[in-house]
Amino acid sequence: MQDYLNDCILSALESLGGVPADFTLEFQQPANPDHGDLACNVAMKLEKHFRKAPRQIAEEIRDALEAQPLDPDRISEVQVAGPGFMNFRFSDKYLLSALADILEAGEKFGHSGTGEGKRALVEFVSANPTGPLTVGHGRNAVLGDTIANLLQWTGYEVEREYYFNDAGRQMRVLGESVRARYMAQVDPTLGTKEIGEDGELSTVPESFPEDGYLGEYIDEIATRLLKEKGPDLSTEGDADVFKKAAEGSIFKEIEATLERMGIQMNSFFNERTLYDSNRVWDIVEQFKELDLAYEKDGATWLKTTAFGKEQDTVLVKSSGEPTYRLPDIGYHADKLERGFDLVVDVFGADHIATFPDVVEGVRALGFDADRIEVVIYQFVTLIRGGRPVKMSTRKATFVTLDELMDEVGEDVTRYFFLMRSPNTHLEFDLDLAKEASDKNPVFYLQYAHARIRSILRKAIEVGFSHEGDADLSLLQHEAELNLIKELMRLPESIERAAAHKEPHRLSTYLREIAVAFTQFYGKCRIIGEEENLARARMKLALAAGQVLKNGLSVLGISAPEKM
RNA sequence: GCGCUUGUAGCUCAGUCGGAUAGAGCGUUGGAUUCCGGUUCCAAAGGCCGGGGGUUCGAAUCCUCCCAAGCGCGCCA
Repeated sequence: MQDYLNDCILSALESLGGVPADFTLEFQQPANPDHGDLACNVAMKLEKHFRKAPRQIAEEIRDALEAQPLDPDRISEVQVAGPGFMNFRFSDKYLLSALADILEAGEKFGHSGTGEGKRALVEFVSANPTGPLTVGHGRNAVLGDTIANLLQWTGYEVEREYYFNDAGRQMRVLGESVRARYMAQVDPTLGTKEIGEDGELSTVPESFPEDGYLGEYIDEIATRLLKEKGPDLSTEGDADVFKKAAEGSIFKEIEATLERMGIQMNSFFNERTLYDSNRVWDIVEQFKELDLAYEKDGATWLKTTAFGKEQDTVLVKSSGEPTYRLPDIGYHADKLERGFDLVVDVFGADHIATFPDVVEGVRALGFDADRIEVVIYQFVTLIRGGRPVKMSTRKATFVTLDELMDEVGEDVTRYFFLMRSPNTHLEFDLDLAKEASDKNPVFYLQYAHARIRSILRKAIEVGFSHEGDADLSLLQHEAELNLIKELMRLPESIERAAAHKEPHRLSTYLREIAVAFTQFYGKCRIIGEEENLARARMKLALAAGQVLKNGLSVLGISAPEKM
């Protein structure tokens, strides 16, 4: 439709003396229904070009359009309004054909082709296997997975990847934590000590690292290890055996948690690969050749000042161990080398200042870093009884993602992470999440879908059917036409959410669908109406159910038949 | 101190590429209902869009300064 109007207006403008070469038309959906279905601000934009009042320009364009004239099967009315807007109203016929399109597309409705032929890699979660996924990881996981879904619906071929590092200091500490617990289980007479800050002291085995992991899961891993391998594991030297055991066990748990949320990764990328292939060291050499790296105090520094930072940063420590920046640059270079047109990273707010170094580093190596898009999300606060729930990873008082799902369910968990813009702080109200009423937005959407399905079942019981053709032109009620207008926006809504990497835009839209449907439901009946009208309305209800279901499936949320 | 993010109704938040009278849910108040699912619907009240300045036909939106909150600022990741 927009393309059609675009062409019409451009040719009308041609007859009025042409437009600047780089001029493009802008359309928008007016907030106020009195302003039609599509508005164009062309006249205001061209005020200077024509040196005329916008209203006058708009009127001239309208006259030229009416002389052509516009296809009455698409546009029923053109209006000049306000400071010079041109408002177009869709004809009923156009709306009905749009409805027919929705029904025909069925579960495919909402797909579009903007990403056709392109490949995208979405990297998310990427938590090192040091413990169970927490609520914070949950927001990351759900955002990443949903962004991947959105991209798929716009035609991209998408891969989901999890990046991890099992060789760093964190993992060493993890292994030592397990070993200490193991040793204490083998010989309970071993001494203990207290670690932590004042008021938050924990009693741990003597050999427990100062910054060790305090979670109960560590003890459980030690117990299992003792049971399976016996008490004679070597506790001397590095804690490799314990680290491996912990890693395997924790990864298994992480994958189970992800699966429970409906998330399936395509690949797990181990940071070690970048060392095995010597990649990271090659990059250091390249940076040196580019005069972007130098040696100082025994370390290798990256000239981040060249990227606009205040200070240079260390790339390789004097110990010879790289900082995370180096493998991260290598990893992103690797992603781009794999030929992806779009590389999406999902990061928590704590990365906000550091990812630009990585992007600029990759760019300096000659890659097209514009293909990298970083989604930063702010932290999550759980609210219970109107108060924030205290969480600390160190003290192991965090709430795990599994616990959250146990409490409120998988659908609610996903929806709550998706209902707000990623870059605002999220308040996750547990009491609201558990409530099965209209106060709970997920419930409202699912309920709307269940009710549609119920109405259709009931209508079939009384002898109606939505099979075969129906005379859609019987749909003339304002609530019916309005519902169709909302329904046909699904593809655009998905595209927009995908383009901005903001799934909440789709959540917001689906809520509008549910509202438009309940308005229709309140004003138009099916059972008890004349059969042809009932059939037409069943078609409309079917389409509304389809749109809700498709939209929910993009969000990874179920659309129940009954509740 | 520096960087990034945020500041919109009592609360939680939407607000498209800069568009017309700034929206929704909750809460509050008042209504409706011979109900295809009352787990519903309708309506009202409620706003200096953090504050000042600027850009322009037009600003919640862009620029600038100030104020406030969050996150970060390590040879941690």
